[in-house]
Amino acid sequence: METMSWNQQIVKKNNKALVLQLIMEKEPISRADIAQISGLHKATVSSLVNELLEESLIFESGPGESSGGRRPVILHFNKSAGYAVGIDIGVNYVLCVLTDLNGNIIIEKNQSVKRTPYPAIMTIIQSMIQSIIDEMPVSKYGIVGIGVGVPGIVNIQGSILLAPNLGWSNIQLKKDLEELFHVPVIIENEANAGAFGEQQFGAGQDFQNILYISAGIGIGVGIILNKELYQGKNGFSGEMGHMIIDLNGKPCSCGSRGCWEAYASENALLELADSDSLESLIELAENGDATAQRLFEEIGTYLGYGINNIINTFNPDQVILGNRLALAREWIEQPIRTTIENHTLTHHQNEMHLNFPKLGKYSTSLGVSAFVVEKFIKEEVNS
Amino acid sequence: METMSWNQQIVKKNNKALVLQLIMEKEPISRADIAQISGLHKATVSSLVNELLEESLIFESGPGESSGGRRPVILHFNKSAGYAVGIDIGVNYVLCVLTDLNGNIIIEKNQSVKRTPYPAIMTIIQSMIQSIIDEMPVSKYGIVGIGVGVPGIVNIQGSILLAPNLGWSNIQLKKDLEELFHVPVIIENEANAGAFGEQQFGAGQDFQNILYISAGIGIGVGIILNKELYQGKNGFSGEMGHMIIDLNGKPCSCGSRGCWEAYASENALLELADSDSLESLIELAENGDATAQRLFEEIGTYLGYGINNIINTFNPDQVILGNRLALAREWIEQPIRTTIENHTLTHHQNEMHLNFPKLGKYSTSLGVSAFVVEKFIKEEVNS
DNA sequence: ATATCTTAGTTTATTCGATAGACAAACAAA
DNA sequence: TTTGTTTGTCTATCGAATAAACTAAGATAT
Repeated sequence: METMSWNQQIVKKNNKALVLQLIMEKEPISRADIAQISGLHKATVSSLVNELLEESLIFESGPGESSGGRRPVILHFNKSAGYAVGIDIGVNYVLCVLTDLNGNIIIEKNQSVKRTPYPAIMTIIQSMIQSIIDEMPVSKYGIVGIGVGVPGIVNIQGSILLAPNLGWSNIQLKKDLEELFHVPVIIENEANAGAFGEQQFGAGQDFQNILYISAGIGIGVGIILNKELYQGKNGFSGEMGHMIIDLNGKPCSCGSRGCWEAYASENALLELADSDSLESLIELAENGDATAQRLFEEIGTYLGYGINNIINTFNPDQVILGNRLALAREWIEQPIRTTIENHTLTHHQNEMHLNFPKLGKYSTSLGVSAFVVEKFIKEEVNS
Repeated sequence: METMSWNQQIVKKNNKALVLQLIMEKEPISRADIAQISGLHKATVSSLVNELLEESLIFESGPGESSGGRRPVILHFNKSAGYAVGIDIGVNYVLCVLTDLNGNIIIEKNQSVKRTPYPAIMTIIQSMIQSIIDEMPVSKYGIVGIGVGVPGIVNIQGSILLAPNLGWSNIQLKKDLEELFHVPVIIENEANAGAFGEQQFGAGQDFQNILYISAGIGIGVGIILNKELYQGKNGFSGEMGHMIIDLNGKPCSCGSRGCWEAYASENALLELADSDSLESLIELAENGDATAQRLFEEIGTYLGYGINNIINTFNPDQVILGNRLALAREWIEQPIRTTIENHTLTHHQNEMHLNFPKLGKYSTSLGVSAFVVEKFIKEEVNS
């Protein structure tokens, strides 16, 4: 157990983290502004800022605009002090990005894959990371970590217990990558990562309690409460694709019946359609195909049922509908909203925001990259 | 906003709270033990303990057993430094308890009610509290607050927005009670209160993430994550009675269809039965009535569907099935467990505990009383 | 019975980080 | 120029935790 008691060192670490956080969020900013906002004394801010300068986590960019007196020294977060690798393993692709510490994509590697045995995927990941390392700009801290988003059940220790759509079980990706590259590795469920990505950089930046629905081949949900990812006892939270919405309904691959994802996922959509891809169905709908439009309406309605359950359960600030089905926003948004209006408790609908991702296909990769950066910053400040 | 920055005073308050918490949890305990457990220096502990002694929040009871040297001075939490009132407003009863600061019931008032207009209930509550005040023992702090659990939607500010089974809407009970008795008043949803009660004093003491299902006339759920009550944006979390488990199912009083509580609540049970009370149905089942037994099995199965959704969503340490239907534990427990085994994801079932309340009908009243005590302690330590 | 070791708790001095207030630097406005 | 303002630093002080010495009160060995 961490020590339970508090002392001055902990105060200092937290204040230093606070100063850095303010610089990250509000740059350009002066020492005086930080003192103003944080409530810390300006001398304290000065001292902490100097430490951060020595660690190259921030830098000065000369004098700013005077507001009637001496001109302030403008501070910036040094987003290029190091870089993070974010990897999104999908069922038929691997997306790998290198981001700076602000989540800006510096390098991007994309590869589509046909089959997904672990060794094959591992080879792809390894060569992607290696080529990124070869291409990346020089920096003080280099690669500060690797994050991986996986469509499956990942425990808190980072083991992939089950990823049915990849055909994986009990995979020690974290250990393998750490042995290869000797940097911290974080493995997360892709819905959790997507939720965090949107909260940090995308549609969820202004909200406290966010439910991010990853509606792809299956459905997973990332739960952010009070701005923090909720993982559950073992890290398995958010398996709402297997929430029963129809007692005597369709059998699901999980062995249960009437699971949400048997009705409202991309798989469910394609089962109902003659088409073999979401993209072609969207094209049909755009060309006025009534059958395709009716299909999307049906899927939207089913999505709405599950979202109703989410809203009544969590009373969230925001629900984000992400992953593949978000591509069909134009066709599914209205049925979802109508379903909510017709079913969800009135009080819960007030001030509830239903949004779509701002990061597009990057939600997950930027999310895991953000986990890595967060961990790096935390450890750097506390050392 | 509270100040964002930290300083020595905050350290002191937290350490003082920690010392008090250890005394509350582990009494009898010595200064040396506290230093050992907390990691604080013994001099620090001594100083904080002395402050707590002066505030009468703890007391000494003389020397304890030697462990090879000087005998320690034994410290105790002064559970009688003040008292809290906890009120549970049900659809046909009002239960009112006075507890000490450890949640022991000192005085209990119980009254069954036929009709529930707010003025009538208010009169009952007022006279109950007044007679408790007349009877209660003298103490340093007197009544430290009043807590009320209500079957309805309560916002974070303590307004009762809607309590359909009482026929209430937009009731300012908090304001009214504060004006009458001039002590802090906390209003909470009864499921939230029940969850907190069981977590503090009952079945949930060893767990971090607890979902407490209040299965009565309707169904509500209290959500405790990382040992803290999760309330949602407005305080409306846990309205899982209106989670859709059957797409095209029965209409519900809320205007939706297929809501969980339309299948698995006491109301749902009684609709299916010829009987007019849960108690008489239980008696029938105990006397071997196969129809009654089959009914309970059905309700248990329906409860299981909803609990499946809860487990897959939250990956909790524990689910507690509380309120009225817990009385039928003997008849519903097995069908619930069977349903979970047949439907819930395997990984989520491991280490998941399904339990029943230890506090019986007192879960809610002790829960609100505990809210009051927690608030009092927090404010007392920080002053 | 005496000396020695152990444990409990207090007292005194020290350390460390935040803070108050004085100060210098740099600028605006009169 | 002069005056006032804002920014940032420097110095002294404060407050809480801590280390270490100390007192108190027991156990244990000889």
